[in-house]
Amino acid sequence: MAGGAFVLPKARPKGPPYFSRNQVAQALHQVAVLLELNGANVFRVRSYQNASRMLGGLTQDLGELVASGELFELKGIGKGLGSALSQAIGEGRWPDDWIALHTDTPEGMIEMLGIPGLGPKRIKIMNQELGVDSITTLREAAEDDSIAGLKGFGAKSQQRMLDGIELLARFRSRRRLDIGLKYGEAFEQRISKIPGVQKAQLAGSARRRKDTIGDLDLVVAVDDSDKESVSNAILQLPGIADIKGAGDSKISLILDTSIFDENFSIGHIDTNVLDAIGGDDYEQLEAGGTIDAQVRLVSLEVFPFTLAYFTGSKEHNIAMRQRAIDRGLRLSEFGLIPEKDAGDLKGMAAAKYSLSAIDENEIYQHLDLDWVTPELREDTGEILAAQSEELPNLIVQSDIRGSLHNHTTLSDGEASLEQMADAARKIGWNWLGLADHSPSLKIANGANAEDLLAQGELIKRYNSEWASEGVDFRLFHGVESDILEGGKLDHPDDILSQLDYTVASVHAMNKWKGRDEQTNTEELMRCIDHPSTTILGHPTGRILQGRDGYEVDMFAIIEYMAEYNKNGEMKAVELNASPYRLDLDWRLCKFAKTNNVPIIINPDAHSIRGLADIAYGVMAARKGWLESGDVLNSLSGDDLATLLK
DNA sequence: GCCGTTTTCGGCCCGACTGTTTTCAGTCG
Repeated sequence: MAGGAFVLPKARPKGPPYFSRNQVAQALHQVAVLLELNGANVFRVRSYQNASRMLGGLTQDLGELVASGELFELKGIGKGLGSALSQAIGEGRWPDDWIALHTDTPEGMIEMLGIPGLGPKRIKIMNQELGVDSITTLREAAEDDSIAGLKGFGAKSQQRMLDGIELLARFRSRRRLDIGLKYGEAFEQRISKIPGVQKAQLAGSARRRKDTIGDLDLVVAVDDSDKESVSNAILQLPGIADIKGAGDSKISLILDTSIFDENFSIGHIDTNVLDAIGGDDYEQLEAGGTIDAQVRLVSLEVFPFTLAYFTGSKEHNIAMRQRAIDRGLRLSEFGLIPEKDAGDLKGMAAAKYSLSAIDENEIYQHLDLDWVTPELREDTGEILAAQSEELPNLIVQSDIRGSLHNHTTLSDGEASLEQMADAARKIGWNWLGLADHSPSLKIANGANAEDLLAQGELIKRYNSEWASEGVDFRLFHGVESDILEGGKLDHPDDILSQLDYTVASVHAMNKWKGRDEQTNTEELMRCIDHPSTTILGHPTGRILQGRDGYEVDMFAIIEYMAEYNKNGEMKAVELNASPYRLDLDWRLCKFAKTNNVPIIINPDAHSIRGLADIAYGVMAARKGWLESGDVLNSLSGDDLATLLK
């Protein structure tokens, strides 16, 4: 939780419900972490984590669930959590022991969890024995050699903590998807070329296309006889900054930018946004920096099992394992082994009894499931869907026929209208929407009404030219209007009504981040009420690894937009495809879909190259269960024109 | 703290690696 303080969310002034879904999920997550640090039973901790995750993805109204008592029927909510949450949501008071955990646990102990190799147990011991309660006091204790003397600790772990503190200071723990994928693909290619390597494939959160990547997982198939030479060759590859560990089957590394053949550069984002998140510092961190990588060496027969296992997620794997157990099988990274054959054998020793599978598909078949595409493996309903042949037919990039939020030189874009249109045609799109910034956003050279309308005339001229030439391409004319005080838009109504559409976005982040969730949510609703508002742009304003978004109840916003759509007035939510944003979050896409709120994937391109960011938007959309029919991007120019009228 | 159609008590996914040990605990994924 970048930048977020570790405090219990404050109750809304009016209630019930006094807390939103997000706030409850956040509180449960924090209590789980604090319980861990206080030495609580690991299964108790897990039930808090499970409840947090389950409630965070819930689609029903939490206030109603509490009022009706249905809260207690949810899987993972029992007597204890049920009554704690009923009190919190119904009366606006968190349980006393949750409050005590927050007041009594030093903030520094939570930060210490970020140090690699250091977990809650040893943090607690150091706290009790040495009074260590922050990264600063930990460094002092390590430097005067008092940690090495503790029982169960030694000189090596003391040094590792010092290294870890150094690492934490220099680099962030996660990398954006685009950067992680670049590292991952470069690493995969280099390993594939090593003699003796039969297969090498990127797994982990990169393969699941999460918006940020913690570390890279590479699964490599190799004969036992080649294991040693391949392992040695991997350790000699360029781009390895450090070797954290190297066993028979697992190599743990830190990669840096020398893994790339060419100069490594990161994508572009608006200058005004970059300034707000630390400018040069952010760019340096992202363009330099390192990423952790784990390599697993296995035989070809075991490869599909290892690939599936390390593609994860943890929650998906747990559910898969449980499904195997229900069928008298034991699933691990080495195979799918009948319990009666496995006996006491563990790991590779039991692998020879495994059911065979030439690929992941056959593993899923053994468990009576359709193959689940990696993006969906988050245990958010995919196993149930795979069981009943109801997995979605996910959108692919070739379904995209255009996008609606793009900039030109009229505001802060680098390319002219003509250049943008030309580029869109070249990548095979049938239409392109231009939505330059509005006047209030001075730093982005927001265009005034006169220039905006002149742009509209130009677009009309080009459109009629293309139509007469029989070219299946057209431009749509919109604006990215800043959302002003009270949810107002940034142009008079008579200007906005002359456009094809309006993307309404928040840019005054400082103001919005200084306010509570309820105020922000209501202000966004007032903006959605405006008849000209067609699309809600980058709905939370987050910058991945840069800044959190402002607080807003997106579930409520989507439900509010759903009402308009039900009544025949189209209100769409943007999935901003910039890898800096990926906002709407993938977790909310399915919620928008089930509420029949259309989604538009927008690259927010500020240059020709920026259009290519659509790829990351499609990845996020797939992760969010979206099919081509759920997004406006798949419409023909004619159908979109009809819809916008 | 949650859960249950062989269960209201005794389980809760499973294995590798590291550093500390002389058989194991902590951490990670």
